[in-house]
Amino acid sequence: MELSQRQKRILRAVVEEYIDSAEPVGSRTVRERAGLECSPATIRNELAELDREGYLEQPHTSAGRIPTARGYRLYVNELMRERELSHEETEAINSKLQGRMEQLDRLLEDMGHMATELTSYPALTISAAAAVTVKRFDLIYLDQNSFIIVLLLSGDTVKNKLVHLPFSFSQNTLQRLSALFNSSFTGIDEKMITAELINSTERAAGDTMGLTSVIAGFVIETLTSARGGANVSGEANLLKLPEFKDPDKAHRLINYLSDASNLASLPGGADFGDVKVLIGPENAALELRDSSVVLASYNAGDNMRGIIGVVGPTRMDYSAVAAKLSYIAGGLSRLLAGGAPPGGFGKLMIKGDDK
Amino acid sequence: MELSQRQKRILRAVVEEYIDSAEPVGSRTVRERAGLECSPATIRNELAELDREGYLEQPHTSAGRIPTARGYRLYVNELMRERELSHEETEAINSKLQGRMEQLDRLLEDMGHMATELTSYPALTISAAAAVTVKRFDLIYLDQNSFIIVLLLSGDTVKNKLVHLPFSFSQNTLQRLSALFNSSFTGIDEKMITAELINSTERAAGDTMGLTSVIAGFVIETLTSARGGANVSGEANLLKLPEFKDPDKAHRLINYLSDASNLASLPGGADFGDVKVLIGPENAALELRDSSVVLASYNAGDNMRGIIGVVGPTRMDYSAVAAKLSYIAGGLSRLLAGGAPPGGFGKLMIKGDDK
DNA sequence: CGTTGGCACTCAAAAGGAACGAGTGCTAAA
DNA sequence: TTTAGCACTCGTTCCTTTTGAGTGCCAACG
Repeated sequence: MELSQRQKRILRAVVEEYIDSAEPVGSRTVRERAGLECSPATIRNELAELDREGYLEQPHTSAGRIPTARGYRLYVNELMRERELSHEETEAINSKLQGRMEQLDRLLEDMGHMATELTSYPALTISAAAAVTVKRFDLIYLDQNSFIIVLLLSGDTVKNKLVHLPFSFSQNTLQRLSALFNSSFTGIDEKMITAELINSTERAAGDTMGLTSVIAGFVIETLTSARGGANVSGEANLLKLPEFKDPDKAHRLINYLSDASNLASLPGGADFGDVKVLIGPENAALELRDSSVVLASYNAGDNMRGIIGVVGPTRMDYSAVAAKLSYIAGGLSRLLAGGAPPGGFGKLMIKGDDK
Repeated sequence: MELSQRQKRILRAVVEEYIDSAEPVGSRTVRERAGLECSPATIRNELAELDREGYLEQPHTSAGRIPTARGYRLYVNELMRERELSHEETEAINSKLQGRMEQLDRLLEDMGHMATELTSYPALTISAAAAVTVKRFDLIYLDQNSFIIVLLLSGDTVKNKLVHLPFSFSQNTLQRLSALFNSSFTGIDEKMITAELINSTERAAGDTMGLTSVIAGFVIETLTSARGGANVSGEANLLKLPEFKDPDKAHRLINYLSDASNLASLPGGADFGDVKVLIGPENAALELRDSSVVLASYNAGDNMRGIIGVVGPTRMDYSAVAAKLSYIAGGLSRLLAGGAPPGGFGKLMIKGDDK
């Protein structure tokens, strides 16, 4: 059944009032908030109807109404007004993005903090690449027992490792290995590094000391771990919310969030624009069932796709949060896609990374 | 006034009982816990005495006694029994330390988690080097617009950065710069990199494009940021404790901890062995005034010195916590001092780092 | 003199209960 | 369809009472 215009206004009023106050809202309050001319009694009838339809519920008989997940969903899909960011907010975000030349994970951590600060909810960032490959391979000879491995990966991140060995080798050997790796280990993803490939490289290099497998091991480890990472910040903000006045409840959610591996399974896709909203029971994870998650995805170029989002109570100012995340994600996309950030770089264009 | 033997036994009983139960402890309980033969009335007299001397206090008339900071201090200094680690505990720590070839900050993060897991209190790690220098300098030419800077630092960590420039340069220029930096920027600490040094290098390289200052900027940034870092984990564990059932109190402390810069000011030194205990008001920071902090310091070779510690309520099992931290710090020292970890490495001795 | 049993006292926490009031549903009239 | 009126519900607040763990003190005892 389609809701009447008035019912929608009432639903909106209930949701918005509840977002502000965290208290069940009654007929009188709705009347004022929605600016309706009719009497509280009329509103009560409508509220009863919305209750019957599953958009609202009462914590107990004779309390005001609070929105159900279904109510929030309708609100988010149809009733929510687009929230404009204030000048201060866009400025804050821009200035953080400007002149950035940090490595990717630092940048994301910083953006997470930004999101926490703007929304006052815990923020999470996830970055993931479909497949990572090595673009360029170098071995730096230090002395007869040590060398540095330097990998340039697709996505233009650089990884390295210092290796000390208990036996010695010549600079020549290293150069030969470096060339071999450069030709056979570049451009392929980690699944294509097989035992045969390693063996044949070892034979070709005439390596009898196991150098090849040390290096190959690092390459595999790097490709595997470079594929994604999650990061959470601002968990303590939950404690300010009335819905988490029970320390146990807060503890469970914070614990869940602090295990980054949980977050990897957050769904992609988007509800509108590049933002996705998951309301209470719509979440797959039990621990999130009475919280909401708002996610925005950004584009990091070269197969890389990331998510930045916040977690909060179902009573959340969805429009404001969505607008802020969307703006941040947009900024990130522009910055990472290789172009200049909003304000433009100065004379130099540096896209650095030292991980 | 010196306490009698019996008073000490009673004080110990009160402290240990309170550590377990978090409830004020009464005369009857003390009698059992301390295994004393006398009657509760006698104990009450002694308790009153300890109260007068400032070792114990009552939350209100006619409740049991709880230890004051002074009481805990006496306990820690004189009464505490050395706690032996169980086989499982040492095993857990050893296996985490064994075969480690990660970069330093990962290793510390991991040890923080270990400490949290073993003590169930939030853990913090701080690493600091008196001075960091560059040991070796390399530029890897990629194409006419890009190159990678690779720095090997004292302490054997490697840092790198990928640089794209909007103008082109030759492989030759890079080689010349690489040699120049290798001779004039190695072995000096960041304060010695002056504008004159940069200018003279620029002239010597015949660099008119500003390459030198980009590279020098990275060196300075790296040396500055490599000097120290703090890390906190497991904050959520506080929420399980009865003393933090007030979300506000928990929030304040967690917030304090999450700002890493606060931690830098934690005092060094040690009470006994390599462990330092700060009880309640002994802490400088207001936010820590009714919590306790236990710190163990480890040696990371090459001017590097670090701290690993936990934060918890004043009612904390100091002996167990101190033993665990001390063991972890010992393991870290041995691992980082360049030797093999407790279990020994396998065939290879790899001390890696890819930061 | 240190120790002990006894006893009156204290006080936080738990349990009970009355009054309140915000908000409802329902009915009957406009 | 809307509205005023009214009885009813039920969580919240505030007050009182009860309970019980624990104390301090005293008088008696070895």
